[in-house]
Amino acid sequence: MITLTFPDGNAREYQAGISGLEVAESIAKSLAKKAVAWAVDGEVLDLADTVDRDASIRIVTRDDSEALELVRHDCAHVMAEAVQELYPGTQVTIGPVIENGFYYDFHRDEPFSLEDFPAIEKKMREIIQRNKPFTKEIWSREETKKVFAEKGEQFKVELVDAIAEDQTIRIYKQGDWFDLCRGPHMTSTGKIGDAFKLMKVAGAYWRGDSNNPVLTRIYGTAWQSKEDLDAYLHALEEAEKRDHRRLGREMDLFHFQEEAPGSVFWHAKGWTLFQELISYMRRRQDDAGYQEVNSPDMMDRGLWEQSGHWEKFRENMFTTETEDERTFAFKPMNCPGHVQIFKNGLKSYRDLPVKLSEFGKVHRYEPSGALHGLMRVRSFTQDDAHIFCAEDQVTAECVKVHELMMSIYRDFGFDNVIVKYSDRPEKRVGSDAVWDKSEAALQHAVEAAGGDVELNPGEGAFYGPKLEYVLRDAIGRDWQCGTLQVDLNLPDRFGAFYIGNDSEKHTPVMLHRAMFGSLERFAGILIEHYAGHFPLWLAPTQVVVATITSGADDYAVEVRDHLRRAGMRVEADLRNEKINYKVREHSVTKVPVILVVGMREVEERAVNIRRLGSRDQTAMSLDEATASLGKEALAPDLKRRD
RNA sequence: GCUGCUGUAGCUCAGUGGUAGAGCACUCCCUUGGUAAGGGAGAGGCCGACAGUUCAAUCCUGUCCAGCAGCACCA
Repeated sequence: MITLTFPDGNAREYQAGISGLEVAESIAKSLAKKAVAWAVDGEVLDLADTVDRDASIRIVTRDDSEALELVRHDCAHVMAEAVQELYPGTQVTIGPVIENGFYYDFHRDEPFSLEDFPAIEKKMREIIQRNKPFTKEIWSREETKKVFAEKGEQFKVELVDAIAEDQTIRIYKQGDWFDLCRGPHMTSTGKIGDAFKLMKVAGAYWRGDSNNPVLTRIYGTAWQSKEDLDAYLHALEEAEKRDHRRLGREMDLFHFQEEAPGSVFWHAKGWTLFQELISYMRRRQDDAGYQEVNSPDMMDRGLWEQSGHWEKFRENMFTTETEDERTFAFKPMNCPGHVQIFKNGLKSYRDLPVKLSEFGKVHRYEPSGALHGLMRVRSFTQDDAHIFCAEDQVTAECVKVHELMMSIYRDFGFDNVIVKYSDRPEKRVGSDAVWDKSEAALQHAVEAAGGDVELNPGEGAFYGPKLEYVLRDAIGRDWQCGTLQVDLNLPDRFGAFYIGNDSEKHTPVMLHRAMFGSLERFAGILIEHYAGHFPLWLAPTQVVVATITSGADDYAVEVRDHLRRAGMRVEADLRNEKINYKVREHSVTKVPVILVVGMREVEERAVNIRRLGSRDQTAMSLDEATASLGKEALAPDLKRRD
């Protein structure tokens, strides 16, 4: 006999080998009817699966949160069946559940297109209607391979080979159709419901390797209810409205054009935002003891050979030949330049740590398919810095950087930053001993700083391990912004040293760090994060003074100039348009504050304040408004100084 | 870079084997109006680039460029 404990704490004895269905039946007929799976010690299993040990269990019904993943997975199987029924000869490969849905990769000579979706969806509904039970069978390795080989499913045969020796081969059937699958599944296709939709097709490499054949991937979304599906589709539409590429155009911040793929044409308004970010970061870094420098944009090939970039990073670099037949490369990173500055003049241990910062513009030849608005460009500005320190200072310096980093993100309202730790990649410079040291140092710093860190094995820079600070865009894509890297390699390659208190030469450790990362990317993230509704200190145009009649023109100009003298970015809108029109237009372009002035305000030397996103009107004297808006327009770090 | 899709006015998008249309924006006129579009008139396009097919190409075919989605890449 075994003891099964239920979620409410009650326990009951059962025969060993009892199935989920039997347990459900023992509780209530109605529960057995609703059950689609069960969870044993937190692991979701088929309802038909049995258990032969004491465990805490839970019967999962279709509407439980655990069932969402099952709905999606089942839906993927149904889609695969639908596709094979409609397009004979199509091979199936893998079909996992992902955030918000699922996909399935197919191999077929003719790729699928969006036009195929209605037919596939119709067939899926048909299969769901058939309501065939999902049943699991355990097959032998040889049998499985033979069956799939006979069906012409080469990819499945390969998958069987990839399954570890000690794993059983599980086959899930739904009617006549079956698939190699780890499970679990619900009890029948009918449980899926109709809250699903096929979303897009795309190519994807077999096993994620660009040397392998390209498969056609169909993405779908699936939910437990129609309401959830609609809510999701609506959220997608809303996210589209926050897309920084769209807002960039609507708000006149920047544009791109064919002649400069991956390079930004910053308009005056966007550049204001950009400069505001730099000013902020400059103050924060000054406060933290950094010294700002500037290094050349182009340097001789020899220097890049010495740094290792020529060998490890060549294909990403822009180069240029000159008349005297020298090859120069545009810097893809600032570090080599900063090492030159560190090396220039003798450094003592008393000088350490030396913290050199630069708002350096770097150029990288990114693959064309990777380019994406401001998020992934070929020339961008980094808030880069390199900290040269002694080995025993590494941990403390890393902790300082981490804390500064988090404090900066908080100023922009990012409270949940994902931090990833990446260790040595395959393509790297330096000995394993040096890597051991670097990785240990960074790990110590992570532990000292606290906080959650995800592991990202093999993803480090070619010269050192790194921490990545990841922010999420409106569409749910993650982008690395900040980074902190420990580097024992480059200083050595360049022969940088300092004189220790033992009068000997020592190689410094170099910490690479960027907090915004790329100013372009960070600006893009901010546009989406705020949906264009910038806080006052970042808004390109902070205030528009809008007149109701031309009789107020002179006063409006006076108000504008008054606020400008107080340090704000203000425009006056004196056009011959109705106030409705002006309010609408400046709301659409997301100006945070509109000051409406008519004859009443002229007489009282007042303004009428209207905030973006609100219909309220607040009357105030010009002096009061100037004082309060001026205060509000201060950057967060300056507010803290008051 | 790979797979698929897209490229027509500043923006969003119709459209046809015989060199093009709408709405918004823009310009001008009327209107001086109190918080998200007042009325009227007008101007605006080498139909992404280059080849090919054709009597004739924005439309068909090919190559290239750029963009979009995904994959791969991302110091």
